[in-house]
Amino acid sequence: MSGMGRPARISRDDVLRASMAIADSGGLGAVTMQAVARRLGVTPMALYRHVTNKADLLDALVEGLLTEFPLPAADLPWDERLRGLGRSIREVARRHPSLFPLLLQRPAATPESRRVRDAACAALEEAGLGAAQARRAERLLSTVVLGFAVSEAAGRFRDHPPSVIEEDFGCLERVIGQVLEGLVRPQERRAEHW
Amino acid sequence: MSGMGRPARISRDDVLRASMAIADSGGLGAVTMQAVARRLGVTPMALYRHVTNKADLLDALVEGLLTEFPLPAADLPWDERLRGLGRSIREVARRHPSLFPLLLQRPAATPESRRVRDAACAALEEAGLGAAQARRAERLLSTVVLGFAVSEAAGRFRDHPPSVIEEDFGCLERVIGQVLEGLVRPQERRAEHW
DNA sequence: ACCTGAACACCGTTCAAGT
DNA sequence: ACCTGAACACCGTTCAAGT
Repeated sequence: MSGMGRPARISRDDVLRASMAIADSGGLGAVTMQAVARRLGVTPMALYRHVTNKADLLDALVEGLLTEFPLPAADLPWDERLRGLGRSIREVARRHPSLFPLLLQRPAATPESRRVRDAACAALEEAGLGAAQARRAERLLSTVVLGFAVSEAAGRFRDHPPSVIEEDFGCLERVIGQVLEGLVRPQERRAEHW
Repeated sequence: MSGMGRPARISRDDVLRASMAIADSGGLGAVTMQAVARRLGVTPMALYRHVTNKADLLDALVEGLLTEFPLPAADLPWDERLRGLGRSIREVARRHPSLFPLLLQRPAATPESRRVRDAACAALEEAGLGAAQARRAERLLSTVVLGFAVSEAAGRFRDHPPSVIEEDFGCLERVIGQVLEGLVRPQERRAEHW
């Protein structure tokens, strides 16, 4: 397809992996074109062949967070699938605490985020919600889970022992479970408000 | 108290106000020591007399967000006070969309954040929760409200018309109201899980 | 096609000097 | 006490040049 020229010494994937490692160990501020280049043994200008600029680099990094975990097995009951999704996302936040907060500041309409969103919507529809109801529930649910994971990863709860925060999350899971149950069972009068 | 020397041309408050205006109109990236100085008609080095460095400047700015709204009147019923708090915070997010996301990434233990937190805890205790229960409920509630406000301010919902997002928030308010009601009324069996 | 060298406009921050 | 000028080490990014 393409005339070959000189063989590439680094790939776009190398650039992304090096940037991710720097972000994880040194924080977002340490992700610098020069730092990434140094780690790859190359000059900063070489990066621009594989990445259009720094904003593009960060975009790719943040999007990649959403492909780091597998979607829950489709044969699990819907409530377990939702729980699994929430826990996976929380683990990603712990693994990449400096990048993760950016996830809450991006449009929820990229291909990668759609993949996760559709999995959640499918589970919610299987629970008995209509399509529009499911999409609304997914927006609120993802906001809650991302908000908690960002808070935790960024250290907003740093004054509390981990066991307390763990129990906070358990609490959140139970409350969400109850709310969804109430939505699904028709005999509960509250469902009509949605 | 202090030997007077030369009269000051700018104050710390001038620096903060100028920085806030720049952040609101040009985004976080536009907040630069040189940009702030230019707006004040002074050289960048003059700022360091009133602010220890740029991190300190941003800290002060973010903390200031929490003093921009009045706490709800103490004679209102507890549920209206919580609702008022949530709406005030959401308005702050709209006013300062580029600074607001930083709020979710900071320890919730500064004097300014304590002021808001204590108001929420007081309302929750008045609702009938014990002290520890109230603090946990406040952590979760603030996470949910901040998460929603950040999402909104940062444009995560930009693909949906404002009316849909408005109804999302109304939905959130109702669900929270129902959960708190369930917690408070002893005859509901769910309360024991908390 | 891929990488480098040199260059540019910008950062934050310091230090000694002026008033 | 407050501000400035000059300076330093660092940014992101471009462009022409090498292989």
